[in-house]
Parts: sequence; C-alpha cells; structure tokens
Amino acid sequence: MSESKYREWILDTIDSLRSRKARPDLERICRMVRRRHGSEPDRTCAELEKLIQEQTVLKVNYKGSISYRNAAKVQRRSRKKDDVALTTAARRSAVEEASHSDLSNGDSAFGPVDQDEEDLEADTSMAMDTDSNADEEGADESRDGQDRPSPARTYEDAAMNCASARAVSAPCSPSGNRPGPGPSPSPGPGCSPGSGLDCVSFQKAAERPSSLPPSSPRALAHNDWAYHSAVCPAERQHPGMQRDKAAATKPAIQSVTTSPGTLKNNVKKEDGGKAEDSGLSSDQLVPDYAAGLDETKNVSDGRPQTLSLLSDNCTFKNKIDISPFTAAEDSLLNGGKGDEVSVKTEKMSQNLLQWTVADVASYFSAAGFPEQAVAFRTQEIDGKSLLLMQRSDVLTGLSIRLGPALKIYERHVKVLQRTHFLEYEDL
DNA sequence: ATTTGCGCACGGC
DNA sequence: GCCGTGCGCAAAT
Repeated sequence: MSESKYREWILDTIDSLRSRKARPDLERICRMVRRRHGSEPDRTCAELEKLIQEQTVLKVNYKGSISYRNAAKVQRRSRKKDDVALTTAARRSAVEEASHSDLSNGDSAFGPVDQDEEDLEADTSMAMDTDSNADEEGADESRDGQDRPSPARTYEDAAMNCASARAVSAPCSPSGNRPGPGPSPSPGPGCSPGSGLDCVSFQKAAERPSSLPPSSPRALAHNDWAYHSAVCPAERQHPGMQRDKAAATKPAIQSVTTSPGTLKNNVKKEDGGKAEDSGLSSDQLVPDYAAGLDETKNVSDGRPQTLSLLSDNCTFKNKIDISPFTAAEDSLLNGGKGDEVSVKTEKMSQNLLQWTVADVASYFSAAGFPEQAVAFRTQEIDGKSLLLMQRSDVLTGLSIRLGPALKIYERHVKVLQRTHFLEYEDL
C-alpha cells in the first residue's frame, strides 16, 4: 500500500515539477514529497528507486544532470498527440492511471536530451556509474535497513545517502575508471544519484551503430550512456527477463530469434508507426548500472548489428524481446546448461507462481506496456493471479484500452499461462 | 525562506 | 516551425 501511495506521490511530484518547469531531480522530488506528504526523503528516495526499477519512473541524464521522468508520459509521447484515436481510448486508461498520477494531459515528456558535453564526466560519473550493481532490489529494499546514523539530515543528505550508499557498494564505471565522486560528498545539484538503477535506453541507443566499441570507455562515456545503458534494469530481476544474462550466454537465440513478432509488433503499432526506435528518445538514459555489468558488455560486443537494432536492449522498452516464448525457450533450450543461466531461467519460468505484483508489472512494463502495467499493479495481479486470468479479465477487468489489452492477453498472458501449464503439467 | 510561475534559449525532430 | 526541457529570475506565499 504504501508503495502505491508513494508511486502516486512521486509521479505526481514529477509531473508537478515539470509543469512548473523545474527540473525533477532527486532533491526537488524529495523536498516536494516531504512537504506535501511528510515523507522522509530517504524513504522517498528509496521508493523512487523502486519505481525506477519498475520503470514507472525513468532516470535520465539531461543536460548534464539527472532528471526523472514519468514513464507513462514519456511513452505516450512517442505517439504524440497525433493519434487521436489513441488519445480517446487512452483517456480511459488514463483515468485509471490518473489515480496515480495525473497524466491527464497527454503531453508527454521526455524530450531530447543530450548529454554530450564532455564535462559530463563529472556529472556523468555520478550519474552513470554509480550504478550500483544494483544488486538489485535487495539493495533497494534494504535501504530501510541501512539506517543511517545521523538523525537529522537534509534532503540532500538523505538523497545522497541513499544514493551513495548504493553507489558505494557498487562502483561500477563504464570503463573501469570509476567516477571519482562516487560516494563522495555532494556532487552537486541533485545529489549524486548514484542510485542506481535505471536506465532505459531509447532511440538513440538503438540507432547507434553497433560499431561503437563498447569497450572503449570514452566512447561510452560520452555518447553513450544510452548505449551502455543498454543494460536494462528491469530485467535484472524480473522473472521474465533474465535474459540479459542469458543473452551473454546465448545471444543469438535471444535477441534475434526471439519472437520478433511478438513484442515488436506491439511496439510498433503502439508507437504509431514510429517503429522501433521511436519509442522514446533516448537521450538520456542514465545507465547506471549498465556500466557495471560485464554481461552487458558481452552482450553488446557479441552482437552484431542486428542486435544493436533490436537490442540495445535494454531497450526493451520498445523492442525487447520479452516475449514469454523466449523465456520458455530459454529454459527449455538451456535445459541444464550453464548453471546460472539454467537456474535463472528455470526459476523464472517456474516461478510464474512466485512472481510478485511488482514482477508482473515490471514484466508488462518491459514488454512495452508500461501504462497497462500500472493496471496490473493496481489490481494487484501477481503470478498466480496472472495464471488465473481469463481473456475477459484482461480485456475488461483492468480497465485498459482494448488494443493493448488484446495484445497483452494474446501475446503474453495466454502464452505465459500456456507455457507454464505445459511445463509443469508435463513435468 | 521557500515555493511557484514562466520567459526564454536550446536542441531534437 | 513545433515541442519538450529546464535555467534563471521575479512574484507569491
């Protein structure tokens, strides 16, 4: 509960800051949430990170500083207002979403960003590297656990604390050179969000020529947050998407093979024809943890262009291959191959039953349905519930637009259910 | 002192 | 030219 409450508060705050033309950075967000709802900055910070992981909120580097975006709005932008049709329909979903945030206006947000300046290094470092390996949620959730000694701190402190704490633990830098400022004091305006997680990559990333040598730090450093950022966050922990790791192992199957039709189509259509990259602009994604993972590198390196197109994966927002098939396939294919991989895969598929509400939401969000993911969350659909869902539940029970609902049901829910039952019943 | 409003420049389409 | 973004400063609280 508090979770959704925070989601609402944070998204609201971000929207509010945006409308006020103020940069929605960590500091402002924490402050506003505190002022409006009395929430502790730490807590806000932690919740924000969770949202980032779920991709409800996107952390981006814009003009050299960290900014946060309401993912729902961002995405929407891709289709712009042109789609009248959608708009109309969207409205409905908007309503539900509205509950958490007011996206009432269709504007979206996310614009262009550029992070090229070299000075970024400083900023960059904080933004990007801090990535915390993120050890995933553990870290985040634990945030509560990490009690900090100082009783009274300022927002910044708080923010920093959370951020830095995590950052410290995971100093990853893209190229190995760690950002000096990692845990250091305050990086500046937004406290170093090293927080880490986030990243989502967008168009640019996609467009980027695969040629880029990921290995070269510099290269990444500047243009590429996005590129690097390719590592998507979400999957790190998502049940559905462990593919990252898997990717490293078996790239080919993964991205390429994956059912291209599945998500991609969805995405495309949804985007209004913009097609793949269009999803969002990329500019900015903060790659936080992207940098850190080795796998990432492998992935990108290993894959040739094709991949870059599809993948860059993290992109999964737009194109990712999150299709359930893949997941299933992976597990089947892998059988008992790599330990980690197999384990993970296994876990994932088998654990549809164990997916939490957040897992489900993340899955759909990553599959290109962030708005609808909210509905799943709102309805508290976890793995078990998902298995029990019927077509009508998806089409009408979630109050989401029919188009996406159909796609979600046919391409994901149904497939996940089928896969699950096939595997489990047979075995 | 803090919050809010917003003109304006910037950069990406 | 349009649009999203956010700095920087003034006004409001």
